Order: sequence, then structure tokens, then C-alpha cells
Amino acid sequence: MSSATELLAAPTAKVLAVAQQAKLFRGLADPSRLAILEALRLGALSVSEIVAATGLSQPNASNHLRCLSECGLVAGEPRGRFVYYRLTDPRIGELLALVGELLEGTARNVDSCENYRAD
Amino acid sequence: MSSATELLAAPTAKVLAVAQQAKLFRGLADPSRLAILEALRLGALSVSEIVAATGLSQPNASNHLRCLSECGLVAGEPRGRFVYYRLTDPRIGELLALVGELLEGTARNVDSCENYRAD
DNA sequence: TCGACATATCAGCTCCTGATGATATATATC
DNA sequence: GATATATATCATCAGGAGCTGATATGTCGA
Repeated sequence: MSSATELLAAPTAKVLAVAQQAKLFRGLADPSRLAILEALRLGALSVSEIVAATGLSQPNASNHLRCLSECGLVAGEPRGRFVYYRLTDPRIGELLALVGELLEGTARNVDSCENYRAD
Repeated sequence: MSSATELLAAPTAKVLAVAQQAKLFRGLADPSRLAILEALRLGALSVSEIVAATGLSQPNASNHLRCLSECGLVAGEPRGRFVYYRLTDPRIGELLALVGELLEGTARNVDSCENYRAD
């Protein structure tokens, strides 16, 4: 954890908020999960449909869906043998759109960033 | 990297966009970097001022600032022995605000997310 | 009940991430 | 030139993240 002095004291609401924000961003900080969220922007999909739309392996997609569910970004609804996932909030689409706009204006050099290499 | 079939072919603009978005989110996916960005919302600060505002160690703050610079989220301006950092785009503040709103509505359980533990 | 299909979970592996302490480099002042 | 301060870089470490292949579990239809 950060060595921020605030964290040495009892965690303030602000510190907790930052930690939660970091977690949410971490949920988004993976190409596979972003691909899943993009696929879900058009409507609910089953796991198999998500696998087909993203090219992910089935266990990999399932793992990422669990992660996204636990972060509250998606929710699964079992219907027989299928589980249909959907975005929990339309603002998630807004968030992705805003980041797209930011990338056009500022983070042109993200691709050259050595810390986060897209292998 | 993701085994997405699109990536096996020549990367499309879409795939590259997702990879860039993931990188930008990864830049934001750390409490220390978020604390830095929050501090900079009020105006440009030197490295020492950022250290004071966040409680981070100097090398740690410097590393994170380099990361944020390379992602295009902040820019440093040397003035004598000081380097003043600022946000490169006001929409970064909007992004943080939107995530704050999302957290109020959906990701209430982020704190319980086992994949991303704030140690 | 059995077989097929859909989904979730697991073990193991590799690579990445974020921190620290030490230190190098740059700038300003005397 | 020497010293102090500010900042950047490095080596090292511990822990986390993301993937695969195997497999367990649940549902549906015959």
C-alpha cells in the first residue's frame, strides 16, 4: 500500500475513495476486460457469445467476467444453462467514450509508454 | 497479450484503441498516482510539493510522475532546479469525477473485490 | 439416467507492478 | 570549485496479475 501519511493514520473517507477508484480503474486496465465491456455496450450477452466476440478462451473470459462482476461493472443473470451478462450502469459507456476522447487529445504517446507494454 | 483472434491478424484500429485505453486505465489504477492527480487538480505543483501533498517518498513520486508523463496525463515544466507538473487536459478531472459517481451507484462492492486488494 | 453443452474453478506458470534505499545528475548559491 | 537542494534513475525484492489446460459443476434434452 502507498506510504502516504494519511494511510498511517486512520483511513479517511478520501483515502478510501482513492483506493476504491484505483480498484475500479484496475478493473478496466486490461485489454481483455475492455473488449468484454465494449461487446456488452450493445446489449447483454452470454459467456459463449462473449467468447466469440472477443476471441478469449472460455476460462479466461469467465475469469474476467467474475472480476468485472465483483467490481460491480457487470451483472450476470442465469437463464437455464446460459448466463447473460450486462453492464450495470450506462455511465460505463460514457467512461469508455471519455477515455477515447482523452486518448485523441493527450495520451498520443501511450503506445510508447515503456511501463505498460501491449505484448 | 490477449489471445483475441483479431490480434492474430494485423492489429485493427479497434484493437489498438483498446490496448491504448487499457494502458491509460492502468496509469490510473494505482492509489499513489490517483493521489498525485488529485493534488494536481488544483494547479501545477513541483515534485517536492507533490511529495508533501501525498506523503509518497521522493523516488516513488518521481517514478509515478514519469509514468503519468509517459501516458500523457501530466506534463513537467523545468524551471531552474524545480520541475512543475500539471494535468495535460481538464477532462482528466471529469474522468475522476465520473468514476466517483459510478462508485456511488454501482461499484459499492469494489472494496470487497478479492482480485484487487488495497494492502 | 445419460450425454452434451455451458460455465465456473483450480493449479501452475510467467511476467509485471510498485516499493525501497542508494546513487547519479542537474541547478542554484556562495 | 564546493556545497546544498531538487529530481531522476537504478538494482533488488515481494507480491500481484493474467494466461492456459484440466477439470468440476450446473442445466437441458433425449
